[in-house]
Amino acid sequence: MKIATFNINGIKARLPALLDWLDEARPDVALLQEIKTVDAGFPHAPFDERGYNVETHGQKSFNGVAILSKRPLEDVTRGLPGDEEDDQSRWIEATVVGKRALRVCGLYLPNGNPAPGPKYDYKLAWMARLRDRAAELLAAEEPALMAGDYNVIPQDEDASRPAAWAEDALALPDSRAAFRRIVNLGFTDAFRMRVFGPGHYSFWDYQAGAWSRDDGIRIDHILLNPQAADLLTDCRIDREMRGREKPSDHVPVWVEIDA
DNA sequence: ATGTCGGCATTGTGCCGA
Repeated sequence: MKIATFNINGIKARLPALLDWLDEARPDVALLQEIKTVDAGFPHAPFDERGYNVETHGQKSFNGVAILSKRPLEDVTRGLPGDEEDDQSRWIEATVVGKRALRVCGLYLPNGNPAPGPKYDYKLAWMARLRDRAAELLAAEEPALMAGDYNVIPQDEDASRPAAWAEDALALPDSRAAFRRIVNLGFTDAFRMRVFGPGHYSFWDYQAGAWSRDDGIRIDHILLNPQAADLLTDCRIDREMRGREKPSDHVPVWVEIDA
């Protein structure tokens, strides 16, 4: 089963590029971030035609996450637990019924800039809630993954120019520590199970010719609990998507899971 | 070199968020 994460930066602007990618990459499940629309504004027909079930958790203008799945989705829940006051749409999860059940969580972690400040406080608080949910997914001892735009550069090797990000909310020590605390519960960064070393990115800014200079960062991650990690057979980044017409600033990252 | 997008409120363009 092929499961991908893709921050599309607006479903309306990205529909042609997204459909082309779906037709070529043919993921069984696609976890989308930054759909930037309310649920009613998310198109269904083009996905129905391709055999995808659609579940969304949108909001007006900003954020918003969705799951596309060729297999049935069960027990869909929306919103990261732990704060009734949080009205930002950044989390959706569902159980995908395949050879065996797999719990998939799609997330759009807060950017956190400028740091320090209230946005950075919100990022760290959100990550603490994410850790709590991650601990529950471990305790369940069933295959589960959390995939999305984490807005965290885990290590210097995950940035083309690490010094340029040193003071940024994506790379500050507290951000990295919060990410590590989640991984250290017992999760596996799927990409780093397959590929080592620098030069592998999932985001290139629209500004300053970042793509043409390959000035990228790796911030889109797929974390696997042990039961899912045992089933991992592949993980890759669809880098070439960044060079297409009207691209997102992120590219898809995907895993192949024997489930 | 504060350099580009997407969405929104709004009809020409500036703001926000990234």
